[in-house]
Amino acid sequence: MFKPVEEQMKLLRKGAVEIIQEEDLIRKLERSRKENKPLVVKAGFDPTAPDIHLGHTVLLRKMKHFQELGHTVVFLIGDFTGLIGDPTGRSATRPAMTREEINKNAETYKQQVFKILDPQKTVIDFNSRWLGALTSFEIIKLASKYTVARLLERDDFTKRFKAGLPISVHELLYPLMQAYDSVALKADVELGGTDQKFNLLVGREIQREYGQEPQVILTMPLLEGLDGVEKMSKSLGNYVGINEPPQEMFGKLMSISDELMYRYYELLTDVPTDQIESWKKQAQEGKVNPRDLKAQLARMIVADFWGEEEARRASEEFDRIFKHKEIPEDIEEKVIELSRETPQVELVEAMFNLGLVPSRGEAKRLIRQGGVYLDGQRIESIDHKLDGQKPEQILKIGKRKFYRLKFLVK
RNA sequence: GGGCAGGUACCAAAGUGGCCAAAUGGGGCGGGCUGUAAACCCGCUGCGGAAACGCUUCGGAGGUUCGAAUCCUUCCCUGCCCA
Repeated sequence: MFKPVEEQMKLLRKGAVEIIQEEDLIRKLERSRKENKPLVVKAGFDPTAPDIHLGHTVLLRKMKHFQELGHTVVFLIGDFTGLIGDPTGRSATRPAMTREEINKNAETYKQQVFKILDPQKTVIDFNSRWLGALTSFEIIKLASKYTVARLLERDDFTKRFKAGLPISVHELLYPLMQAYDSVALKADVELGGTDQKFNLLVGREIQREYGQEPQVILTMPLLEGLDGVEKMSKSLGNYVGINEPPQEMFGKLMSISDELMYRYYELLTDVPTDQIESWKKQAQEGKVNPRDLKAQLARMIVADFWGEEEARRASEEFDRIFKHKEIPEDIEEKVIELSRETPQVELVEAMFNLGLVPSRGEAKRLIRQGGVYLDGQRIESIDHKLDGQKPEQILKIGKRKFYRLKFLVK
C-alpha cells in the first residue's frame, strides 16, 4: 500500500531545508510500511490570521506530499497557543477569542486550505482541546522538563535578552506548549518554516520526556514577500492572499523583482529546478525576456487557485492595462449623488467621501504630484470639480487604482 | 524593596523652555526612467485650509509659565544593577 521508502523520501526531500533526523524518518517510514500504518504528520497554524497567503502554501504543499504518500496529516489550529502569540517581541498577549470566532476562523481556514490539501485526508484539530484541559499542576510539570537556559537559546530570545528588551514569562511557555501538542498528537513528523526550528526541536525533547519517540522535524524555507526582503506576512503587507481575485494576484506577482521570481518558481510551482536554472541563464543572456517568465509564473500561480481560464483572463487583462495602457474590464463602481441646483462636487471632496483616500490632504497631495486622472486626463488643480453633466467618468489614482464614477443627480 | 537609565510620528532615532507638526534614516505613497523588475533621480508623508494660518500630537493625568516634547508633581510601562 505504501510506496517504497526511497521513493517517498525523494518526494519529501524536495524543497526541504532540513530534516532532523533523516535516518529517523527513514526508520519511521519503513516501520509504517511494514505495519501498513500511516505516519502522523503535524503542522500548526495561527488561528488569528485565517488569511492564508502564498507563504503558507509552501508548507501546505509539503503537507500535500505526505498526503499523496498516504500519511495522516493533522492541520492543527493553535487556538490555545494563539492566545499567547508566538513570541516576536512585538506582540503582547492577545485578547482571548471566543469559541465562535475560533470556529469561524476554522471554517475560513478549511475553505482556503482545501484549495491545496485533500479534505478527505486531512484531520483538523485544535490545541485548546488538550492545552485548555491542562491543570496548573500539569503545566508546572511540563515547565519543569525544560530549562530557562535552553529556552534562551532560541534566537529571538537571545537577541532580546542581550538587547535588554522585555521577554515575558508566557512567551517562554510558548515553545513548551507547542511541544506538548506533539505529545498529545503522538506526532511522528512536524512540519514548519525554518523560523520554527527551535520550537520543533523542543517538541522532540518534550516527547522524549513523556516517553514518546521523538518526532522528525522537517523545515521548509520561508517565502520572501513581494518586497523580496522580509518574509511574506500579512502585517507587513507584502503578501499575496490565496483568496485574492485573479487579477489582483497576477498584478502583485508581476511587481516582484526578477531575483524573487526564480525563488517563487522554486517554492510555489512544480517546475523542476533544472528548468528554472536554464531559464535564468537564458534571461541573463538576453534570450528570454524576464518579463515573460514572470508573466508565466503569475499565470501558473493564479491557475492553481482559480483555474486556467481565469489565469488566462487575468493575464490578458494585465496586458490591456499595462502594455496597452487601456482601462481594465471590470472597474469598481462608485456612485456620487449631486443635487440638481449645483450638480458639481470638488474632486478632493469626492475622493475623500468615497473612502478612496484617508484624508483630504492625501487627495490634494496625490493631485499635486500628478497621480490623479479623469478619463485619462491628468488633473492639474486641486480645485478641480467633478461635473455631473457627464454621467460616467473613469477615475484613476496612482498606477493601478481605477474607479468608475457614476453621478446621480436629484 | 533600593538605585540608575528610558517611554517622541508606521518603525528606528534626534530634540531637553519659544525659531518644533517636531532633524535624520528606513518604510510607505506619487512622479520620472523601465518590463507595474532591480538600480537610480525628483517630490510627498498629523488634520483642516488655495494660502496666511488654525487645530490636535511627543507614555497617562495634573501643575508652573505669556509660552512646554522640553521644567515640577503624580501615576503607568520597560530595561539594567543591588537585595
